[in-house]
Amino acid sequence: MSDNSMLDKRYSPEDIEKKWYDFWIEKGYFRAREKSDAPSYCIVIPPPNVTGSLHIGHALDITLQDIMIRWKRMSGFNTLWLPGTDHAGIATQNVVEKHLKAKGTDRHALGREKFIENVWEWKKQYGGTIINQLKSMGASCDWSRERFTLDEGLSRAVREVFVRLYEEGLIYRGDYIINWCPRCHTALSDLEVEHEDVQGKLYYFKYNFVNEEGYVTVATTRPETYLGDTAVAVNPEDERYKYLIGKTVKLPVIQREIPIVADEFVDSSFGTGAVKVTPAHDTNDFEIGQRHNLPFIKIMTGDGKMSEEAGPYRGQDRFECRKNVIKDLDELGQLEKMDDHDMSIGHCYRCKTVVEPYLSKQWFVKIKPLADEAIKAVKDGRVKIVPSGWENSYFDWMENIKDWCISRQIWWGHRIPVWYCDKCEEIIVSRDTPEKCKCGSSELRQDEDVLDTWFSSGLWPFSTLGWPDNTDDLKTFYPTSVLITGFDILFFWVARMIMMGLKFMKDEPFHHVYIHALLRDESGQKMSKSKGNVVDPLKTTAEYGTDAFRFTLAAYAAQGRDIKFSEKRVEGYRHFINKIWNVARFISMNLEETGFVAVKELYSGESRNSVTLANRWILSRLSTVCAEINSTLEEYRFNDAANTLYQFVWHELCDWHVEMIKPELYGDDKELKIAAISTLIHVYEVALSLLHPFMPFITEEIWQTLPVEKGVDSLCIRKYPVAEDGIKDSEAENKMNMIMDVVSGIRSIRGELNISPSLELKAVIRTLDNTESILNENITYISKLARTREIEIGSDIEPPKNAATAIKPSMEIFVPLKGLIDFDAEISRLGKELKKTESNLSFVKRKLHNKEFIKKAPKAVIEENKAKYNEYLEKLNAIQGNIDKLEKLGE
RNA sequence: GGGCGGAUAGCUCAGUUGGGAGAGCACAGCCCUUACAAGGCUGGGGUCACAGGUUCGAGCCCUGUUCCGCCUACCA
Repeated sequence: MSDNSMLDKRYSPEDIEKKWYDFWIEKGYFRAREKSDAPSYCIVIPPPNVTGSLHIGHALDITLQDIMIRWKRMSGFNTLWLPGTDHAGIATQNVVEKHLKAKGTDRHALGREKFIENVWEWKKQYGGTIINQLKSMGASCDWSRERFTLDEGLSRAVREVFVRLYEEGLIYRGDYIINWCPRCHTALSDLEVEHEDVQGKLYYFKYNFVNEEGYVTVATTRPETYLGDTAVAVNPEDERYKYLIGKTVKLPVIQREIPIVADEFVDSSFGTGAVKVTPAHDTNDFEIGQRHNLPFIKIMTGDGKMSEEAGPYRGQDRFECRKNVIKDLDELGQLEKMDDHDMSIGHCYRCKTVVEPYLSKQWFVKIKPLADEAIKAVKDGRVKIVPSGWENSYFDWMENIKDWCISRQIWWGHRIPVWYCDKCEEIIVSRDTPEKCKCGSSELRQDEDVLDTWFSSGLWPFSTLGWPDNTDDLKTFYPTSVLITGFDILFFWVARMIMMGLKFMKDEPFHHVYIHALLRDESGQKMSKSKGNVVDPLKTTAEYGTDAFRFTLAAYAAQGRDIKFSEKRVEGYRHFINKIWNVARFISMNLEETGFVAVKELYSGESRNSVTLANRWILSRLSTVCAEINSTLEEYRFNDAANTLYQFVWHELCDWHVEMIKPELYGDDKELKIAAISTLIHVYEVALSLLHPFMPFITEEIWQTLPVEKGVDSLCIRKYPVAEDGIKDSEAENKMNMIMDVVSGIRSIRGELNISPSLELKAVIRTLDNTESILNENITYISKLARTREIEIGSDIEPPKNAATAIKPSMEIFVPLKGLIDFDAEISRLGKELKKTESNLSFVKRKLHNKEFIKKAPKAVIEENKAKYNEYLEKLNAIQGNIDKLEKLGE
């Protein structure tokens, strides 16, 4: 047979991927229907940052979501995968600011309006990047519904939510200590602070009493804050310090006099048991300050420099000031000592600057009432988190949640819908921009701040569907089906969506949350640009093809914590892609003049006789695989699904089935030929369909060339295969297992005794029970796969004298090797086998002799062991017999 | 401080109701057998981290220990 396939020898993804993606889009196959009789299936995409570009984490997210969406679409659901991007307030503003800096200007020079125009420009220019990259991954999103968190519609949702929460008293404004990033010049929520453990120092300062001898020693990790101290606190129960309460001490250098107060918060066992209190620069001190009516002195400005209140240190950077304070107090003899001290320091999650606890006026969401509902929803199973281990973290965080600081002192984002009247101090919170105050004044100032980015993304599952209007989309697709994301944004985003969805839709935003692992580099390190260990998905797909990359990610997606990503594995799955490709070539080479029929016809009437064992077997296996893929996907076991398909296609379909039908294809029996090729095409077509959600491009490319009755013009809308009744054929599977035993037995002898593959062997098989006829019926398979020229089969056959042997449960296989055999090699080979069998036997024997086992183990297990015992025993005897014979011959 | 996860073949990892452990890669041997050398066949390789316990039986369940990783927290 010549290489007359119309397909190239190797699969090259480049042009093919774009071709089919454009085709799907043009046909509108990814578009959801607003109304449909079909059940809905909806996923909202975790919106990537609009200025971002695709990293490997997105790639995993996208792949898993696309697998689910394509699977459900093929399974007949009205599917919606809703795409979009996030304005990503601080992140985007930082990017644009960096850009401005390079141009020698900054946002303050531009002014607010101009700056925002600049960001929109930036968005226009780069916002499409990530979207195009998602498309290149094959994402089957409904692009007609693409949204952006700063869209008009979504902005309306944001204002609606803000106003409603305010009206219910769940949003308030006040002066509190918040996390402040001196570089980004904004407040951060607790979540936006990353803690890092460092080896720091604990400094002990002596504060002298006023008007009497003596001092009290306080300890601090941030010496510069002493400039803002307005008290020293001790625990009221602390016997050592009772006498101090009510006394006054004087701060070194700046000479401020401050009282010593009693507060139960103080832990007597830590440090000296006396605490310096800096109400404007520490969360706890803030509360102590409130309880004792202490002054709040802000010694720092928003950019991390010392303020006017810092006396001689004013204008100094906070860390420079720290050094100077230590030096000065040491010189004055007020530094008693310094100890090493382990502590954790908070950094801004966007720019990594050390954050400062900072007193300022901010907006907050009173979160407890929302959190309570969100806890209930998970507890009673309305929202199911997969894997369920994450529920603990979720509850832990939710139960200890603190009010959410939602105002940010940046410009890019949803501006807070609050206006202040300069005349009468009225505060107006409104959905629309008000023109006048109640007092008649039109001099209204809108709040300068914008909302936390996560405030708008928290509304994503319903704001994107048209809320606050009661749209068809909302009715059809809310609650959505599943949310797929990494655990890094479980609190940031997932928890807040659950709270907001329950609050405003009175219904959970999604039934399932599937949390996948995070991708790390080969050595387990977090991927980061600064480490230079980032795997660029675009480079990977360019080199190996998108399908291979997607399949790798799916195969990696076991339900663990992290994934060590290795390009080698992608390479391995590219081989798999190529294997699949070559089946297509094989088919096209064999199809020529034979033609083919639908498999259903083969199974009906007389044609059934043309269905040989190999064909019945693969159809049976296929039906099992169909069932498995559907059930593993239902349970989000992507890796199991991927492995099952890999195993089936490569090792069952290619290694066994294709090899077995070759004699049928190359023979003269036309009926057999048609049956073989028809079955192969059928199985292959179904396999491609099963694989399509994982590797959409190559499967579509090949599927289009298959000459089967299709009914539809794209694989992406073909019905997803399910296990059909009546195809499962355990008789065929049992027979096939025997054939496989014979073949692998002979191959094993050949391999281990180093007999050339080109040498055709003679085999003698002594059978048990009914196996004789089964083997005889299928003798062509054996001779083809084991490369034998002559096979003798019988139940009462006399074993040849000098032969290599393989013992299987229902037969003994002999390969006479007159003139070829290396007796020692065969004896040692059998010796190994003997040893293995001996240890197996003694294990089972011990079990069966154990009275407790017989008494307590389930019957089925006992029977199983008894059967094994017999099997091992027979095998042992057979092997021993053969060894004896060979030894005799060798003498 | 609290919580969670991991420790299984040389490497990366599966192992879903407890019944003597699997894959991929790597390695070794033989083969360009007419879909595929990005391939085929064969093979070697594991006290399932350690110590106890429950059980007739433990990689799996319980307790403790060690090492790694992550999340979380207001001990100045």
